[in-house]
Amino acid sequence: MKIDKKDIQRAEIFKVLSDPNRLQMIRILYQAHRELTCGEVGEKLDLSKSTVSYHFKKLRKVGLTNTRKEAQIKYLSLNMDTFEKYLPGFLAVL
Amino acid sequence: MKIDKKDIQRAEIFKVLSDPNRLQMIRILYQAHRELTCGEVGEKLDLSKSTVSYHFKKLRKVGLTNTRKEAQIKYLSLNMDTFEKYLPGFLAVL
DNA sequence: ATTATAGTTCGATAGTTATCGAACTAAGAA
DNA sequence: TTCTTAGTTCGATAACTATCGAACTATAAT
Repeated sequence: MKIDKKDIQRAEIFKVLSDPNRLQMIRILYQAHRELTCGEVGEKLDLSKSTVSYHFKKLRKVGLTNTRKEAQIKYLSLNMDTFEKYLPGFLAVL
Repeated sequence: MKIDKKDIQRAEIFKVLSDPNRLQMIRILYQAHRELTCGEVGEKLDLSKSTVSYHFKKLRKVGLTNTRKEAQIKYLSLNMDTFEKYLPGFLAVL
């Protein structure tokens, strides 16, 4: 049996979720009930800003987050559609 | 903020799910509606038996599967409790 | 006792990941 | 123009991953 293309995409999402820091970022965004800047999230996690940027890029790349840029500030939020499609019910138990 | 212990466990599960072959194994087990042997699953995936054994060990280790051994044959099945706890609704959209 | 079947473990390898600080870019403030 | 703020990109590094074949263990069959 050949590997399903859909499974590759799914696996990509799981790979992004397979890091404790990224999971925490997601929880922070989920509980904030508003957009947050990279800096705000990074501050809470005790990671260098380059590392935070690295993680945010990964989240963005698989469509788990949305980005809105205003001047030099970047606002992050969860992309609910992706969670609903691939992981319905997940955020509720996070 | 320190990393949550629960997130580490969660991340472990996602790491195991972040491989297309393992996702396919899960789907095969889910759709079979019965226990399957390592050989049966391995056959469908065109992987060496050592590789299949490696993957099954990982699935077992994080509690995603159950194992029942009868003579030299090992029967695999999904551990629904784990899916329900960490990924409710996931199997339904798989 | 030999052979066959089902699965595990080992060693090697090639590829990927998370992390940091340093250097960079972009935009606004003084 | 110079300075500050927010974030990105670039090495470098240490750790981990998936894969295979070969050698192994355990059980059953001849």
